[in-house]
Amino acid sequence: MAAEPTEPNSQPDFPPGSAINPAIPPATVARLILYARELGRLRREGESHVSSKLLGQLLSVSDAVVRRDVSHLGSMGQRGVGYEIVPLIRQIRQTMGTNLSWKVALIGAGSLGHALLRYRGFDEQGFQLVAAFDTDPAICSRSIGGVPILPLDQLETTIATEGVTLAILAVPVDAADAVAKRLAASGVAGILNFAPRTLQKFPGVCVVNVDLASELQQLSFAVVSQK
Amino acid sequence: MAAEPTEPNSQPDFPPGSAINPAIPPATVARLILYARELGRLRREGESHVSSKLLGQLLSVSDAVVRRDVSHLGSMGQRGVGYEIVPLIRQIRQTMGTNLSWKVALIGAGSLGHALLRYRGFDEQGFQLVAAFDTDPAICSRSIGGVPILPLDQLETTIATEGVTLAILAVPVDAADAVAKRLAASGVAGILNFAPRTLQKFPGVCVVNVDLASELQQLSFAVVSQK
DNA sequence: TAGATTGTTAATCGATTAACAATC
DNA sequence: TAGATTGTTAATCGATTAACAATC
Repeated sequence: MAAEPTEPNSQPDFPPGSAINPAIPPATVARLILYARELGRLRREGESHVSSKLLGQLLSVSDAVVRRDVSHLGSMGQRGVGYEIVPLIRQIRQTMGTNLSWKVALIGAGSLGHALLRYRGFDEQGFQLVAAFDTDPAICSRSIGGVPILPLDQLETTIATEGVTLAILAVPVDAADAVAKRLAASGVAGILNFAPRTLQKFPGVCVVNVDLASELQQLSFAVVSQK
Repeated sequence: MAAEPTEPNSQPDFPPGSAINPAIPPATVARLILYARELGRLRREGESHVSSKLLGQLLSVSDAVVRRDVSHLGSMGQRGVGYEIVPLIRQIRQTMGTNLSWKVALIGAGSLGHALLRYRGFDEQGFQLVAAFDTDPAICSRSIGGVPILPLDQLETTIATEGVTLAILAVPVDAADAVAKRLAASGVAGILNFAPRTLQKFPGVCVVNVDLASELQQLSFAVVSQK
């Protein structure tokens, strides 16, 4: 089994990942992540407080939705004043688990894998890409974005020794299920799946799917249905 | 204004994009796209029919959800038999607008842009990448995945002459809003936005957002909340 | 006919909206 | 105090589930 993610900035007041309300609705989770993104921008612009009204405008949701969403984190605001940005970001990150430092492996260093290795956005959120894997010997033992590319043979041993807890799956669709099985057996707790296939389910392994072609289809539907 | 997408396989029985039920719920739309993906696989495996039960199992949803979703397309099944795969795929594609041939431009040919230019999944769904744009002269006038990379100056003229209707936005976050504005002014009907920012709204322009860092945060939340 | 499976209804569940008392 | 804004309640809206008559 792989190691637990470590906690760099100690937050003793709440057990990690458990919010006040034990079950946060999925729609709220998705929005909280976006609130944190916008709050980071406001903070960089020098703001210290924000109202539910303004935060809602930034994401095209109502102020009532923002308040309802944030209330899942406890009582974070001050009547008449709004929310203090820094504590709110911290509380969202703690609830999402992004206050932890996650070690991530990428499997499949094709063109999408290359792009993900160079993507700076993961690191900024506490996700540390520690290794990439590929079956093609021609690209192995190189390094991209500071991440070594290793032969797929070394998947299990590297996951164990590095303490990898999350995996990004960017292999061809026909290899996806077999690699997912090996990841599950290696004790990885979550898989971000870019292969356009519903993966087999493994107990204790969370999966989030990103299907680029599906997203473009969502867009074409939005266009044809708006008339 | 850019041209309308053309219709290669004429489907005279329904006006394009308009289903029997005028308003299909967003959750249903997302699933219909995934049904089509799995149906394509079943067809390639030689199947001619599928039941709501089997199709549901392939996507981890109940048979009742499948029937309810599909019923938005009209009466597609046969009691005691199930759904005929080929007509069901065709009807889903028509409803999603993917029976049309969409011309797509990519803006931002960095590492993510490169990967998207090489990605074969768009073409398979009727999305035709006709041009890419970048501000960096070093990579312009090259071609990647058969798609020419042009200087950003030529954005408006190329959209007009090629009849581009959709855009994939893969520029750095600080350039996103300015480029989106130019796309909207050029008559593009939809933007698939990879920049981690909520874009300004433009009338008549649909936006679908894909934020890779957010997806990874969704995953870490799923892991910490499953206990 | 008997078995299978759809299409749809009614009941349940969950999320959003509107409103407002509480309070900074 | 007066104005602003939260946190929460009740009402509305929408989606899912369970069940089953219709029918192939």
